[in-house]
Amino acid sequence: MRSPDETDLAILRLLLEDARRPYNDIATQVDVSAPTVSDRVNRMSELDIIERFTIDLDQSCFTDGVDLLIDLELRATSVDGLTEALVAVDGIEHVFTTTDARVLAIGSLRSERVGPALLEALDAEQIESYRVHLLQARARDPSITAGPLTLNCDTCADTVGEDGVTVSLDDTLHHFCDESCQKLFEERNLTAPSS
Amino acid sequence: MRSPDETDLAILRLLLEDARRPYNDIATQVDVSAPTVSDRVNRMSELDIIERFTIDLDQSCFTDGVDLLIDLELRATSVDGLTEALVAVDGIEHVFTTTDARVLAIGSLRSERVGPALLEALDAEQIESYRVHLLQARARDPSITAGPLTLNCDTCADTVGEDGVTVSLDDTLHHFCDESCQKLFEERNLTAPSS
DNA sequence: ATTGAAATCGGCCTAGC
DNA sequence: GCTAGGCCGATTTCAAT
Repeated sequence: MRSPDETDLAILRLLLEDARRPYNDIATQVDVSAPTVSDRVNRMSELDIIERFTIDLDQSCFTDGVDLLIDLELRATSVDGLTEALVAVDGIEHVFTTTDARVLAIGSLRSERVGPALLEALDAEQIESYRVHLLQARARDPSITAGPLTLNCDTCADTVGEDGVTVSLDDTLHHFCDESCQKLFEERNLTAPSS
Repeated sequence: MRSPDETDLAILRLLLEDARRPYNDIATQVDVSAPTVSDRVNRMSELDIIERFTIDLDQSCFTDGVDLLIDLELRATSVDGLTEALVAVDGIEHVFTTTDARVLAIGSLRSERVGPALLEALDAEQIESYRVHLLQARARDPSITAGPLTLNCDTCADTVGEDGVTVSLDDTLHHFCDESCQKLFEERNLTAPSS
């Protein structure tokens, strides 16, 4: 199977800017035909390089609160699922967890809601301390770096080389370093493999 | 002019999940006609509530580096434009600046590139200190909070009420608390107003 | 209802065996 | 020389307005 290439990167850049651009326009700019663009976009969707088509919103329209940065230090308990639990809190938009048990949450909340919000998602004894900062500015740029586009093994998260295995399970393509990683993945996911 | 309402919020939620969903599907779910959905989406685009149609990518495919959190403390110099300068650095995806002169940058870089990257965007004397943390997990959820959808004054950033002014300048709609804010905006933006 | 875009299908070409 | 996979052109289907 062909690996993603420069043409794919160019398509992604154009879609990032405007996902409604007609395939014909993209086709002209990257110098292939419209059906080819379609094929490649589909393939990248299956490969989960493209996670979804979506919209960027002006977040400032949706809050009566103020942008905050919550800086949490945790006791050395389990951190699994904590990132997800926090981001599910209404108003929290980003959560970053570091390897040294710090958690940063960014979102728009009224400040009196911060404490209750944290307790919604966490056990009180997990929290060593937290500090709240006011945000002055934020910027986001999901740009594509110059580097190569790689696929990552669904089991061990390493980069999959040319000799990797790609199989189709439950409607998305999964890729693995080798058969042993594939085996592991299939064992962990109880649904019977389709191939 | 009609203010955005619950129907608009419902449309946005659906588009967030899948911006390629046909207007017909959306129309059924929010109980209006497809042309109405079209009109509302267009209006929200003009109002810049919808900033753009785009794609979400699996960032892990685009880096040979590792996810880092760079925690910068600045000397109390001017912070203007600094957020933008940092986010323009290749590999940096998010930048958050707090009111107490801390700057958090998140991105994928090889660690030996962190120092040079910062010096690309900042003057050395602006940096008080910085620490680099390894990221273990990250999550994002650009969800729409239950609260009201508000428009913000392009001059003073306050919420624009029912009595606000909305005018069309250079292809997007701008809204203002009142005529004085509109005047200020027009003076600052040298292009002649179209109305 | 009209217009235009996207998915589809069949044939072609190329690369790898 | 044969096969598999990618690419393209024409057509059909479907969505947007």
